[in-house]
Amino acid sequence: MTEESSTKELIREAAVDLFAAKGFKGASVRDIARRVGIKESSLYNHYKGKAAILESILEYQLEGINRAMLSREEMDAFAAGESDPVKLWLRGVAFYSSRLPRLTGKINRIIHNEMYLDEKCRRFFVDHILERQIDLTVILLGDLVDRGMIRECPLVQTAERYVFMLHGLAQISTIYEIDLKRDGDIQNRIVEHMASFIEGLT
Amino acid sequence: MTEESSTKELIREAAVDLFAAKGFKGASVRDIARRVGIKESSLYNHYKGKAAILESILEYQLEGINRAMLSREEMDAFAAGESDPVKLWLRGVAFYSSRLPRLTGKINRIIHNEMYLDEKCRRFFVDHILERQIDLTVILLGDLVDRGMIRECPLVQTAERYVFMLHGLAQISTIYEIDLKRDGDIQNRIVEHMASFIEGLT
DNA sequence: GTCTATAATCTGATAGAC
DNA sequence: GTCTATCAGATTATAGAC
Repeated sequence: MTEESSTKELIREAAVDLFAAKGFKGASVRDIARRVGIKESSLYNHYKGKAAILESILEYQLEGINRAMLSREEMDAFAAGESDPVKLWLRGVAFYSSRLPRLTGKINRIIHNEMYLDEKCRRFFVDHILERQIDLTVILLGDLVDRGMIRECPLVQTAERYVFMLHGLAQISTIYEIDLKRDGDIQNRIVEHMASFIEGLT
Repeated sequence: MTEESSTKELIREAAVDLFAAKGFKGASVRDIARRVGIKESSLYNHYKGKAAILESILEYQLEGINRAMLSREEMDAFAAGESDPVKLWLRGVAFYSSRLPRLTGKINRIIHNEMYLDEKCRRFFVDHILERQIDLTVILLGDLVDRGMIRECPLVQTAERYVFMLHGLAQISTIYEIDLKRDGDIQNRIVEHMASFIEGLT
């Protein structure tokens, strides 16, 4: 249940690496098979074709996100002992992030990469990343308002602005990850941006 | 000077369309040549290869951005007759946008698309889009503060948040452009977000 | 500057033996 | 489920006639 490590699993993992690094078009079935240590023809015993591997990756990602999602009870329990909205927010984000599978970041990069070219990736991005994050943020901000921890504000617009900000930060984070240079303290900057965003709502 | 329409120009224009629609890898030299109405081999009389076409597109984009840029004098003249920071901001954005070449949006999409795969596109995005927009926004916000039109705030952090927000909005704008469905009033939403962002700084 | 012809390579995918 | 062998087509790019 934790980590199968079957050939099918290994293929998917290799494909995640290669799709993220070279793009869906740029990574060939040969590349993927070579990395797994099998021949191309063997790969077709596990997946119908190249497109099917990408679909499998998307399904895997959806499961991972769904499993990491905090339940209503968990969220309430989380909020119980904390009176500082900024600390509460940051702790919540850190906890959620820690529950995401290892490959989540790389797969998000693939989705982001193919979003404009592949309809399934585009759908996934809109439905399971963008809108879901906005919906969740609306709920969380609403809770903070109800608890009197931040002032009233237009929830949807504020949530959109927050999610877009995070999205931009994630993007440059990925870019600095690729080039390594001038990475500086990008992770700290993300946290600072999140903190000052919530701070600005108090 | 205005629009050459030479074969070289036509090739670049066709390439912009195809790279934006199918990606750099997905659009073949054959595709580009066919759209122009010449044979592939003829294309190599104008560009050294496929990569050279993309480079030419980036150079074209850089020129367009540089030409559209408002000078210090233009910015001051713009600010002279307006006392409402929101109106001033929106008018400035609209004016700058109106000076951008026709292909700018499509080329930005290409850059965004290849950003993670191609180093030149990644460099262009960081240097000429992201950092430039942030630098400009810092200046503009600083001006507004100096004029007493908005309150003091951490300029860089605020500018980053603004640029990232716009970036996210541009992204979903592109997505809705592709799928057409549920486009709604995305352009209005962008303007609303810009307005409420500046409004929140007063 | 355009064309025809062609090279050399890579692509995703299949057939069939073991 | 793995392998060898192979296919049919697309890819970028070049050579050389006009």
